[in-house]
Parts: sequence; C-alpha cells; structure tokens
Amino acid sequence: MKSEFNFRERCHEYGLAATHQRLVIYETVRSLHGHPSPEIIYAKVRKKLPSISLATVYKNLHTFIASGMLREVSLHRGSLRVESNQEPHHHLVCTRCRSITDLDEEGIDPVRLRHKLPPGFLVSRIAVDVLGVCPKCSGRSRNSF
Amino acid sequence: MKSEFNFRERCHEYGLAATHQRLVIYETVRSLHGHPSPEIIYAKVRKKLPSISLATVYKNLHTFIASGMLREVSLHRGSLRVESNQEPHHHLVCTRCRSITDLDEEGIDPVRLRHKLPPGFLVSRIAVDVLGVCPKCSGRSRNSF
DNA sequence: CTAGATGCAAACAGTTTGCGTCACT
DNA sequence: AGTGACGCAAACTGTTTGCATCTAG
Repeated sequence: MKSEFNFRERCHEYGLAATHQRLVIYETVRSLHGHPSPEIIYAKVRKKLPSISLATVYKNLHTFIASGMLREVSLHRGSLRVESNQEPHHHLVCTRCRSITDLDEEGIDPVRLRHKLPPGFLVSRIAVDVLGVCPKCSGRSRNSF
Repeated sequence: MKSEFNFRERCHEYGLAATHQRLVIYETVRSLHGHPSPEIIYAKVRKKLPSISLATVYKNLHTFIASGMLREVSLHRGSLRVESNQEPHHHLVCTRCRSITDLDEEGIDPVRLRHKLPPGFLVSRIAVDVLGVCPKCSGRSRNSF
C-alpha cells in the first residue's frame, strides 16, 4: 500500500512509532471530507478499531499537528475572545504560543476575490491571519502549522 | 458621559435594555487591550460590580456579538477541527451557522504584506477567511460578524 | 405592569491527565 | 529490553441552562 509506506516514512522522519492506531487515524482523516472533529474521527476510526479510545485519538491528532503531518483549521479555537480594538484590522498569529497581535488594515493590500462563490453567499468582510513564529518562540521546539 | 450616551443609543437601536451591568461590561471590554476572554472581562467587571455573575457576562457578550456591538476574534472557536484537504486553500465562512467551505488558492490573489512586523517574526503562511452569510442562512435572524 | 435581565447552582461538552499495561523499534 | 504508545477512568475548563427574583421601559 503506497500511502501506508508514505505514512511510515513520515513517522520515521519525526521519530514517531508507526503504530497501527496511528495509521488508521491518519488515513481516516484523509478519507473524510471537510473539517472533521475529534469525535467524528473517533466514530469512524472505531469501525476499524473498536477498542480504540478517544484519548488516543486526541493524543495522536496533537502529535500529527505538532509534526506538521496534519493541520488544524484554525489556531483560534479554544475559549471565546472578543476584540477590544474596534477598528478594522488583521491579525499576526504565532503558531507556537498562539499569541495574537493586531495589524492595522493599511499594511495589507485589500484582498481581491476571483472566485465563483456559491450563489447567494453574501460576503461581509475578509479576515487575514498572518501566521508564523514570534520572536519569543523562535527558540527550540517543534513545528505546528 | 459621552460613551454612555452612545451605549444607550446603540442598545435602543437593537431593542436591548440598557442595564447597568451591560454598560459596565461594554465599557470594560473597550478599556481592555488585546483580545480578552470572558474570564478576564469578568474579573475586571467584578471590581466595579462585585455581585455580577459569570453567566451574565457570557450572556451579554453573546448579545453584543449578535447585535454587532462587539466582534469576536474568530468564528473558529469551539472544538478542534483538522483539515482533510491537504492542498493549500482558504476558507469561506458563514457568520451565522459557522459552516466552512474550502476555497482553492488560485481564486484569491496572493496577499502582500507591507507591514513592519515585529523583528524576528518568521512568517510561514497567510490564511484568508472570506466571511459572510451563506445561502441557507440568508433567511431571517440577526447579524453576527 | 410586564418582558426581559440578573444571579445562582447545577449540568454539559470537549479535552486532558495519570497510570498500569502493551508493542514498536 | 526499553521507551514510548495505548486504553481506561477520573479530573478539568470553559460554557450553557433552568429557574426564581428583580428592573428598565
């Protein structure tokens, strides 16, 4: 199986044990469409591995994300945050510590859309996140973006 | 107080009672810097209103966000989501139902940065969210973006 | 006066942790 | 053989809900 070979290779690259559970979790994510949650992934993985635990799914999703084998939809998950800055602005986000800094709008050219959006979708604004590693975090540790 | 006047006006505009708690919560958010969480806001509001409850803070933050008086940092909060689509892409996000659709990268001009970023910040990529109201949601109901 | 707002406590959902056992390398 | 992964259950965090009481309009 080609993708399994690729999987083992990438695990080796990051010093991860290529366990059966990991393989199934990884291939399940790739087989799902959209932006699946841990629960959804767990439900599908369970069909192949009925005794797997949800904790294992969580641990491995984090492992994959930290290694760069998978990406999360947004770094802004977690608790609710409100904007105290009421001016239009964008965000500079550290992929390691998740800190957020405001970037005023003029520093970024207005984003232009050349998309055929779904008919009837009413665009209200465009949010830009500049992702990377902040000065404080550019010491050691793994990737995560 | 000018800002209080403005507050009462905006509440009236949305049919919200201009309670003392609401005023303090609103002004507290405006007085904080960055991207405060409900707990942080609660802690500061409590100094003026020692008997306020955390539930009231939550309820009112939601009220303000739904009315457009405040904005949340990201629509992607909540549970962890992973990308099943491994190609570089952007997102089309509905501000009402929070559904996410992928937009392939070519439909959006590469974003150019003209910012003086904090020295030492290493940019890895730029994420664009096109926000608006999806066809399914453009029936009734309030704003929230 | 009355609809809607507050405060409290209990319930919830999603996620993490500690620990004994098991399996890659 | 040893380090790291697994599975389980319990703990936690952030958030929501139901309900009795209060208050702005």
